[in-house]
Amino acid sequence: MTEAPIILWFRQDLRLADNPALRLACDSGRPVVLLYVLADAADGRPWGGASRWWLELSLRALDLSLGALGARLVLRRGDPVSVVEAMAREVGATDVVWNRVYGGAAQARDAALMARLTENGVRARSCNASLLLEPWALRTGAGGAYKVFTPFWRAARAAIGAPEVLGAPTRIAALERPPASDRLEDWTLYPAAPDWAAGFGDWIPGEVGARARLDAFLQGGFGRYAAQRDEPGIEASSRLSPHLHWGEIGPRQVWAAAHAASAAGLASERDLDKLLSELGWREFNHHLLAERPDLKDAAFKPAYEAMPWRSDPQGLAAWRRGRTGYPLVDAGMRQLWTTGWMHNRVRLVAASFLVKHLLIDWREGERWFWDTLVDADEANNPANWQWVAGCGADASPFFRIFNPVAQGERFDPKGDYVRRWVPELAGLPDSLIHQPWKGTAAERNRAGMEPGDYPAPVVEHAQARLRALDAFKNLTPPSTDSL
DNA sequence: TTTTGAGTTGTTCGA
DNA sequence: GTCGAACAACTCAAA
Repeated sequence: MTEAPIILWFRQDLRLADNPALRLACDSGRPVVLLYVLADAADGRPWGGASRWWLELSLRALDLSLGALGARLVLRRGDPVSVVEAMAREVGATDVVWNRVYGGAAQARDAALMARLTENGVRARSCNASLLLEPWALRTGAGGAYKVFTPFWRAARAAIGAPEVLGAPTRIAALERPPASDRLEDWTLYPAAPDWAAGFGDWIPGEVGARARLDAFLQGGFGRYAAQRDEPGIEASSRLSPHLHWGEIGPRQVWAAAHAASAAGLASERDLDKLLSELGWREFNHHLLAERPDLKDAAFKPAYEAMPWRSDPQGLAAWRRGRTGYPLVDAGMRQLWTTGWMHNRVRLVAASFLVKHLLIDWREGERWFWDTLVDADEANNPANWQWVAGCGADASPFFRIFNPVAQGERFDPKGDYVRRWVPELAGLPDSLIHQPWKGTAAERNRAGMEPGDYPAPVVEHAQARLRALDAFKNLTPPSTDSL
């Protein structure tokens, strides 16, 4: 007769280190059933294509790490509440533990599961593995949620202190006869034909890859982070976003490692502050999502719902395919399509272009990013789109319209980034790389370009800018006290 | 309750 | 070429 097992329900916490729910399960001394549930479409927002690709590889990596400890992952598919409940019954578990997912539908679902398990006499507990603070932990003096980043982050830094980091378990007691598992291949998360993920190869999904990525960053880009993280042609950003999203590494680990690296002289105080504030934006976005579970659907500032967005299928298609005629925008959109990721600075320019130059609803862009980004996140993606569109919390003023040429010349001065992702422009001189339409036929010819290689701009910048200013200005009702 | 200072990432124009 | 101001008002957070 074996002891009753405890179920660990893996979610967006696909790691062994600093995993409080896993630690709870292992410390119980009882056999652990390690469960992952692929939710069906009825449960919240279905994963996008790039996310599914990542998930398959991350689950493989997790299973491998667990295997080294003599355990294995059990895969099931369906409505998570029913699946977890059924599993508890199947193995006779008296305990279920998990790390919380902080999303729109997830919280209600967790509450439902907890109630159901409790009814069945099963003890259910959840932990926080993915955020430095609970998203509802901080309140303003008036008791509301923060809507401006700076005061939020000031309060957050004071509350965070020095977060504790848990080590990985050294052993996991397995059940003698673990429950049956789905075969990962049968989930067909990975694209078969065509394999559009062929260019995703730089990523190493999983905890080992996440740790390697963090270490490489701390040794390399960290010391240039504040100065150069805005330059897409240079490797100075951390590229941790997908690893953090899937919980292959947690923010507490990044926090601690960054402080240690900074103390060891690998980066300045400024670099450290900048990196921490990026973690801060991640916290802030989750704080906003907790406040507005419908963040991906509804403008944070309701006045923006009156915006007369244009219907422009051709413009949208050109944007998605990276054929707007603006090299920096196109380079970004192609990097996204090819690698599942886009540099942060270029995301701003590309998103601004869709919303301001094309006047297309930010939700269209949010959906495209959701499908194509390996770091597509329920909090970060909509919050950042809303910020760019002007309808978000603490958003940029509407008259701040990025000039894709000026941004290119400022942040990609030598055109390295554009040349990498828009190779048909590679032969152009630096002076034309961000505005190829200014080149003469002879110059294009000298650059090895054929007519039609690269499209003319879909909109003219100055005109589009004025159109956007006009449209956004009309959103704010005219003041009533003027004669 | 009222007041006050401030607010991630920009662009353009004119001196 | 460089610099400062204008761009529009509004809302937030704390005193």
